[in-house]
Amino acid sequence: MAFVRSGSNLSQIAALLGVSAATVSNALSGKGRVSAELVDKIRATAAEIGYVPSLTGRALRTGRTGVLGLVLPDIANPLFPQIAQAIEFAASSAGYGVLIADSRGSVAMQTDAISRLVERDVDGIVIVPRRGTRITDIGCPVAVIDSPSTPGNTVSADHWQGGQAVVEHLAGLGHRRFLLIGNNAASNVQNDRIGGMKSRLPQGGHAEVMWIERHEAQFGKGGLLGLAERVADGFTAFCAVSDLQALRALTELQRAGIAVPEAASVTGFDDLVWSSVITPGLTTLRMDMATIADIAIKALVRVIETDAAGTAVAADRPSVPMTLVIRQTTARMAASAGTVSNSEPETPPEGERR
Amino acid sequence: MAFVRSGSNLSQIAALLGVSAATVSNALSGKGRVSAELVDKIRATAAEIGYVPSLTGRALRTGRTGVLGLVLPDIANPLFPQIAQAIEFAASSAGYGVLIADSRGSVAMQTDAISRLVERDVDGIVIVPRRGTRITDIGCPVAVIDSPSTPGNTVSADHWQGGQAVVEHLAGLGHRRFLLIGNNAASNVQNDRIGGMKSRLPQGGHAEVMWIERHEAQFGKGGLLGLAERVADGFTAFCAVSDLQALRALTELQRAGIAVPEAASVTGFDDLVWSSVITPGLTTLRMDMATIADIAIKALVRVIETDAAGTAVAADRPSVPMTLVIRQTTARMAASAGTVSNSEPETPPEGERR
DNA sequence: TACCAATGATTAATCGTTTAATCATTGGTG
DNA sequence: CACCAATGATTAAACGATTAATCATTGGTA
Repeated sequence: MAFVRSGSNLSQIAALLGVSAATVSNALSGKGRVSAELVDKIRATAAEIGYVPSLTGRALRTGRTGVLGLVLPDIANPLFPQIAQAIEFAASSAGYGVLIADSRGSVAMQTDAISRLVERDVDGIVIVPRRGTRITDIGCPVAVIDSPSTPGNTVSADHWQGGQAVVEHLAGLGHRRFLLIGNNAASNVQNDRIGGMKSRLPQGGHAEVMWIERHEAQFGKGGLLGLAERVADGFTAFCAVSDLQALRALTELQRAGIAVPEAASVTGFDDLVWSSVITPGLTTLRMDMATIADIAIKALVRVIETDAAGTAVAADRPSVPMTLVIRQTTARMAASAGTVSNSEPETPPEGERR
Repeated sequence: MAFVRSGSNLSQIAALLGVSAATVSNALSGKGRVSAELVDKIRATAAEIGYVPSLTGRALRTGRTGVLGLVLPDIANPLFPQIAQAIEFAASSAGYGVLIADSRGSVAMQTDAISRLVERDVDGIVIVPRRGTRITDIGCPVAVIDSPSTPGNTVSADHWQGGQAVVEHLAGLGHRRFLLIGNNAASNVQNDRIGGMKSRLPQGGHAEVMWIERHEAQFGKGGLLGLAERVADGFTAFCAVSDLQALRALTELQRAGIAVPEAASVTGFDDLVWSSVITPGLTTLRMDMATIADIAIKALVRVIETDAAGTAVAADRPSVPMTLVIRQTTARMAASAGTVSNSEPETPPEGERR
């Protein structure tokens, strides 16, 4: 239980056994030529005095710090915990530490954050880019987690497929009029999700997209989204690109006295922490962050450890499917709902985008 | 914009100017005796070739890595983003990097996480301990962010005062019967919050505590908390120790057709990201994480830079007040509500605990 | 003139590890 | 017997910065 940095080093072990430090190093790393018995003795004494190699010393010599940087668009993002946890786990399993850097939303700070990491000699960087930004060459290996449709993306969830799964689920429950709720139209992730949803509209289905930032720019921040009126218009399915927006929709509907899921269904994305504890429980899509992180880290480590000069990191599997988590906010459409006057079949289902 | 580690070092600058590396080091750090003009020249060339000191080299020599560790009870905690962001900002302002370590909830992993950090030679650690655990001496300076009532706490929000503010606010609105909703009774933070609430009950006020984990152990996870029945019992104020529980309460009440805030008021804690976007907006308490992080980092850095051997880090100001954010889930009690039969004044307000 | 202090710079050791180059010993082979 | 290869270990040079100790020069003072 003694965490204390024992101050022990190679030469100490060497002195104890009357051998050279180089031999100790070789023995422990299994690299040079050391007799089996000596290796055993060295291992034993190392364990005995609680030797822990100095990563700093090693870093200076090898030029590798064993540390990866993690840059997030905005740490305040509620998805951040999932990502950070998964990355930290994958990284430390691979023997790397994780240095965080917050870019606080702004592009300038993202640049700043990256250079802070590089100055600290990280061996590589995992970056979840700010929407709309493109990662330029930064002189060290970079794995990008964004969306499959982003150029330069290393690995990410299959947001498009997730969108498809949502609409398929709802269409199967009889829904025909969908309000797709996004936040910002510049986000690759959000566009993929919405694109996927649109691509699976059922026969005679109709979808409309509402971008919250655009809405708020017009009507002010934090107000109502006017969803009750949409229900009156015949919309029965409200599909948000994130659980945050889904929650906003759900509470707004509840407050307006519209029963969920009886009168309207609501879905989100990401399975954020609260989604399972609210009433009714939110139907949402979960990404397999553990797998994504694993792929990202593996790809990054491969590039690092093969000294590949180029900074483009590619993974064998660039996208990981999302899984639908069905809870209580989605249900078969009530016989009465949705069959309002204007049930025109004028909107053809959109074609597949890929 | 060139992030590339230029490979430049002290000797390179030295060679360029025909001086010794030591002089360059002295000039840049302002430590030895170097003539003003030479300092200028050295600074100029350093800037010109884009010299960035190798933190690794420096670390090896000085024994200080310039990196702090951040240990969180469970990264998945929705409060984590706020904490991490604030700590990262404060640390990087002080010239330190932040290495994260997730303890994934378990005590064993918390120990593990700490030793991983120590092995990486962090100069100090900021730890938000798992509830119920006590941080033992770990051989490097540690700042603990927990609650003022925790022994060994360095700095934290004044949860007790936050609790007081909640109840004062609600009492001012006429509420008398409070249901205090906690999650786990072993948490210092939660106990402080609840203690503060109890300490400010108005004349004739009544408070009851409900621990969710206990409730779920009995009735199963994820079910209803039976809040509608509590409303029938005359409770009008539902005060959760976290926005997560408040959200759970709010949606459960809404779903049961109980109007918030007309028929019941709900409050949370922490001002989590969704609290401002839900309908109605959640009244909650915000902690000033920026200040808390600043104090924690300053205290930690002071210990580190004075080489104080002892690992007990004390701050000048151990607790930071929380601020009440009033939104729409709290309102003056309806004339009809709460005046049910059993309005006995039998419960005396609890005394101050400190 | 001789001595001293202040100034400005250099030397060299050090932090702990890795690793190429070297050396010594041994047994085997032509 | 001489030569070679294999084996097991050592030496010494890095990596890049910091810093105590040292040295050289200058100007001032007794």
